[in-house]
Amino acid sequence: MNKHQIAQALDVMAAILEINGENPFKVRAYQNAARIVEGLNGDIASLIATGELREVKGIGAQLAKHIQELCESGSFEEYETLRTSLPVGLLDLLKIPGLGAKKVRVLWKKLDITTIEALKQACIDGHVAALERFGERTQQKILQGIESVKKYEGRYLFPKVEAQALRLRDALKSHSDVIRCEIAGSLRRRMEIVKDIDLVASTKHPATVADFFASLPEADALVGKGDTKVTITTATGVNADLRIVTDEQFPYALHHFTGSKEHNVAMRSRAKEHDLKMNEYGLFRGSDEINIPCKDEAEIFKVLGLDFIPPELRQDMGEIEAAENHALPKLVEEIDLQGTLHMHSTYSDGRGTIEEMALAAAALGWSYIGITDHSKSAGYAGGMQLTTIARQHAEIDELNRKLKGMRIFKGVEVDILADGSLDYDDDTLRLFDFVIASIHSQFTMPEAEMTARICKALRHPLVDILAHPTGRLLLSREPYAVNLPTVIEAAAKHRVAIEINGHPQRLDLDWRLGRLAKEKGVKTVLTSDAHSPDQLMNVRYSLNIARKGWWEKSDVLNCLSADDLSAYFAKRRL
DNA sequence: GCCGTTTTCGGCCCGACTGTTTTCAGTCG
Repeated sequence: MNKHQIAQALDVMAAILEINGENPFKVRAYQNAARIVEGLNGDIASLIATGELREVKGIGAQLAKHIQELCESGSFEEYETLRTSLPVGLLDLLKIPGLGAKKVRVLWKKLDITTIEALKQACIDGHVAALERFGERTQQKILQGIESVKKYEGRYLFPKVEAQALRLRDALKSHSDVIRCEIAGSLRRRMEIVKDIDLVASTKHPATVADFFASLPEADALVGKGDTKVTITTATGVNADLRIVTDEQFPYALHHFTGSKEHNVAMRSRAKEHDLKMNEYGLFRGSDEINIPCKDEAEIFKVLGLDFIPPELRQDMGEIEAAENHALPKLVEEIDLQGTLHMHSTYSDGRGTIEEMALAAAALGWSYIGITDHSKSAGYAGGMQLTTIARQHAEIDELNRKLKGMRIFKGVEVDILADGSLDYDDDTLRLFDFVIASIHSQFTMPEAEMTARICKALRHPLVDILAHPTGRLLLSREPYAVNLPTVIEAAAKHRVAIEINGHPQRLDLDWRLGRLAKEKGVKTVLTSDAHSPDQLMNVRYSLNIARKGWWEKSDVLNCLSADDLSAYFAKRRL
């Protein structure tokens, strides 16, 4: 089993234990382990072999043993026993909002319900409402929950939700009773996929603000409303939570609702070590709970002896330790970007001419672009034949003479063929200023074969950048099987940069691999993979992921000036 | 199941909201 599969098994294990009414801390230990395994750098098998896995905080003797067995044989005894004791489909019930382990167990034991379909029928027949501690309202809520699970699956790409969240935030900010209002939650942490919108507002008139939020035209339905929390379903189907606090409480609430949950748990443990209690309303000392006043998040961190941790890094993946040691990275910023590479024009499957792409980039304040149309085998995308390349380069030369303050690099996105060779011969590749290599066919190879295929391409002396290294399309296509640590190792050895593709469905390289790549000395490029001028903005999403991956300005090729980048490419050809 | 400079047992983050029941369990983040 690979890391992802092991993490999934541990999560399933946690769910089973929960339904069986096990010790909640044991459940958490498994959930925690799943998250840790998912975020491990390096090859899991070798981490087990060297005993390093056992050294990781949160992985004790028992879990290390289970993980080893999962890795080697795909299962472990306790897991098999428990899993087979539970009906298939029961765990799906946990996906329904409002249903947790306890209720699922009751439904199973009392009504023998083991699938979502059966649950739906039981609700319609009124059996669920008859159960102790369930009632009519719960039954209705379950039915609604089933519909929403089916309709939306409850996960959304970042851009779709971000736009909605900004509208809600701006509406709240425009209200005269709102003092401060910010987007919190996974959106603020710039996660690639988000489940809902979290907003925090401060005011002296909570009831007024709550009513205002619930009555916004964006609010399709009111899910819940209390003194300090309002939940609406927006027209796009995304739920939005508003938390209302006093202005004194705002920094603590903003931090709390920004999360991540794991970061918060770690922060509160740290507060406890300092004899403090931390919650969304403050940071309290002593038995009489005297609040330590903080005017913003930075002061909260300071009280706990930490540097300010940017929201993107709040994943409990080493940021607290780094903040303590003043070792946080100075994250790359939008203003650092001088240009971008990887985009398509009408010479392959892009909808904009090269000039239109260049002018759009100039409007964004950039001083260069790299045009990278597809290579000849990419028939699906109008890949360039040799005669086309000559025409394209003549046009770029002409534009470079004509356009002031904008340089166009001649690039190509060359297909990595099934055997790891490239789709143009070396003489053709040398016609370009730089070469991006990527996979667009034959996705279903075994992992070892795919990894070897990509590593062979990385060894090619004319390859400068590897694009979308896993080929994933978020919420629609799984990544192809590839051993990324091995690919990163090879990229480091051959000094090939790895792109962070800013297409909202790709965001590939994943931020979870960022630190590993960076530590190995691999550079990255923040790209849009734009197929039209307006898509150049996608670089913003690439930047989000770069920041989440701890990348700094000096790690990012398109933070170089046009001249320095030109020199960088030229030097690689020597 | 994990962890530990008050250490090998006894903790493990904390609070709001909902629905049900009438004092609180369950869920969620």
